[in-house]
Amino acid sequence: QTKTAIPPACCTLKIAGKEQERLVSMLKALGNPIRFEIVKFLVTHPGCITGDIVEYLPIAQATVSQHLKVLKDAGWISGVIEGTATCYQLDEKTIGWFRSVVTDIF
Amino acid sequence: QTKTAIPPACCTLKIAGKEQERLVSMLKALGNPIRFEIVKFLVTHPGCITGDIVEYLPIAQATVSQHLKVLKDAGWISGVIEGTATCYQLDEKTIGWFRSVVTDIF
DNA sequence: CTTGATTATCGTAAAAATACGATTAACAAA
DNA sequence: TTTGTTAATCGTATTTTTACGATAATCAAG
Repeated sequence: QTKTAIPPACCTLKIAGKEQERLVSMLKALGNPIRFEIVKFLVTHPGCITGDIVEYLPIAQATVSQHLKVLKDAGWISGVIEGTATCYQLDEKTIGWFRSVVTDIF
Repeated sequence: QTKTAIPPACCTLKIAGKEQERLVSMLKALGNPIRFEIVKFLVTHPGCITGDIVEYLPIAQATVSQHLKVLKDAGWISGVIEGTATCYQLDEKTIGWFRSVVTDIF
């Protein structure tokens, strides 16, 4: 008998190995409500310091610091030490990579 | 003194409320190595049954079933019961939504 | 009806993530 | 040097996630 035609998939997800690992870790990092808010905040407040983010969010300083570390490790943001403070900003290069990969495989 | 010019952000992340919640939940669901593999598998094996995925992955049937539930709840996939089996496939509509949102805000 | 096949769910253990207060470290200012 | 500011890290409690075996539910086949 003839099989029903299989429709082409709506995305390729053509990715593997280290690139896939990196993408999954970025997805995981951003897949948290608090961290998503932090990244959003950095869009409108580039170069702000940790204290600004702590002030903005309803969670303790230690917790914010932990989330910042997760985002930094995943490559979403980078921090520049300025005296006793740390200024955070979006990591444009990594975000550009994310955008290009996602538009490629989806 | 004059401030250094602030460069425009590399993305807008213009999203909020329920849409943001939905996106974050999709990111979280896909931000897991096993679940990413399942979605990749469904690209090349549309309509396959749970058992095929269990066979493909190095984890127990109960665990696969749990991951399938997470992906289904997040909207990545949908399942059609066929006799005693369940056929899974990518949810094209939701994935299309994901693609359009991501390309909009990044 | 009985048997076999398939998959979801239950119960639970182990691991990871999330959160907080307290402390430490690093630097600036007095 | 002492004091104050800022943020990372430590230790730890709680919650969530991940994983598994066992069981239950559903359906097809005999």
